[in-house]
Amino acid sequence: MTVRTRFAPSPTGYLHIGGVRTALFNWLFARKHGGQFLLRIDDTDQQRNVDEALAPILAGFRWLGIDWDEGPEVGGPYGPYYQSQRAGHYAAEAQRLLDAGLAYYDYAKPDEIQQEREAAQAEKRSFSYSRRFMAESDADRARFEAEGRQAVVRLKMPRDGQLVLHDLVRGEVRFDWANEQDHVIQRADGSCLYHLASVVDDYDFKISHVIRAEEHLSNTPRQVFIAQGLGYELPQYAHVPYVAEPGSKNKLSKRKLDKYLKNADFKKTNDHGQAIAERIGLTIAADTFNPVIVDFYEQVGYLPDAIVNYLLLLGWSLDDKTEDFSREAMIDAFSLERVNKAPASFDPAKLEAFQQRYMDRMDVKKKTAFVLPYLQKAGLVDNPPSCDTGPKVAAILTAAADRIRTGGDILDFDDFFTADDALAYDEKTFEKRLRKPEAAADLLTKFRNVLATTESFEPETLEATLKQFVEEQGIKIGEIIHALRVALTGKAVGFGMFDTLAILGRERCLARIDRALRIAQS
RNA sequence: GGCCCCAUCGUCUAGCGGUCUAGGACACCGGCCUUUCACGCCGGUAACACGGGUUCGAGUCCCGUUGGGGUCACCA
Repeated sequence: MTVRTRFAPSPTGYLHIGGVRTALFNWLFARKHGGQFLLRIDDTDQQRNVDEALAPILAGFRWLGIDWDEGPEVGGPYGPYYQSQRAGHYAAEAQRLLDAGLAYYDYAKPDEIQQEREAAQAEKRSFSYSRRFMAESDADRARFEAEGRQAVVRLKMPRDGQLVLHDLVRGEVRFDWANEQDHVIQRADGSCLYHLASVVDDYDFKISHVIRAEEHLSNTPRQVFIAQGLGYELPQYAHVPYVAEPGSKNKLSKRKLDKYLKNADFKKTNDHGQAIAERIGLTIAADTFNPVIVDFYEQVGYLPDAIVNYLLLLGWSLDDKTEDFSREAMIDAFSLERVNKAPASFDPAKLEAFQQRYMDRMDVKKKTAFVLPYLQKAGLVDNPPSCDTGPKVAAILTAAADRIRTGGDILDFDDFFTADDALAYDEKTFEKRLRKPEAAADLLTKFRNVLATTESFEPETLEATLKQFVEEQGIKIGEIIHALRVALTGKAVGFGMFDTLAILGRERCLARIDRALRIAQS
């Protein structure tokens, strides 16, 4: 049997990090077994701009390297893969259920059902519809319709017996049929609902394994009922845990941003991203640009491999030590048996740790290309860049090393790209390192003159030069170096001083020192 | 509330009856290194929810309690 899995996004306009994790498990399982992974679009809820709402989702999957064999944009032998285009087929299948006596026309009004439901709840018993508006004959139908009622189609669920489900991650799960509801599968206007559509599609698309989040576990019985009623062969089910909020077991939701922002790690990741977005002129509303949404990471400059590797470990593990997985390795190692049962909290801090690891492995050439667009979007370098930009960025990247953890972090070193007379100083640092220490200005002036005449301007010789200067002056290195840093970069922190000097070059160093000195003394 | 699921450090997890005075990773806290920051190195705090069984022996099996979660739509 060919393994075929699917992920079924509804076009909401963004790709949720928890959804991706579930999609990843589907993708891995299919790849592992040489099968197919497909995307099916759950748009039975007629929406206006499906294409527009779908684009970011497809883009997210592409960015992450989760490719689909069949579905939107790639087609496939069992299409269309949009539920909205398959309505007629669902209606036909609903009719088959009706014909088989497994579904019925129901003329109850919504509030009449609701009353029964509330009564059951008040009596602390499980709800079971009385079926008092069930039409069992044409005469019944005519009578109800004469009352001005409209019919929906409901499932006629068994009222006794048990369903024993063999779930690939949960094992044996039992449900009493009597607890299941007579769910509506078709509206009065003929349109069909999700559960029917989903089951029909899984069958039509020859899905062998339904791997989905555990919130679907409790609606599996009704889907099994539909599938069996229609004579379908059942897929294998695997209900994987959902991704939970940082520090809690609640399901991660994009609607509770305010709450997540109270989590220090989440806030840190978010603030970092927002700052970068602002600098590159990205204007996206907070509800679609935050760490719950995949696009956030792409914009901020995370690496897809880092995210996928992190997500892999949210609910799955190979053993007690392996954390690092290339795509090939994860495809090779993945199995449903090792998927955890309990929900896993999303931890932005750990994601960042993976990001840092993957970033460290990227060579300078790739990193330069990766980082360049951020400088361009921030208006710090031209587009296309001038020919000296590449080497300069590469030099900064090398010097900054692991200080640059996401693509956007290059902007922490914006001072290398601003004009000498436009350099902004961190006021507190300027005060503390340059204005306040009595000897600072004098030392800086002296060292400026040394720099003006030193023969070589390479990091190694500059280091020797400074060390010699320190010795001659009988001072500690800290007395000059902090003042020098704020004069050259405007900042309190940065990478090695000698790299800083060398990258800036003699001319710009002198110009910046002179300017800082002027300002300090004015 | 009914039904269902789940339960090891703050977090992700290893553990499938003895090798567990419970291992790893992230985070956190010390220290070292150091021109700042970061990295790195060394060290540390920190968990089997509780109660009964079963067994020579239980984190591991069973039952219960508690706690957490999911789901009960003419949403997907």
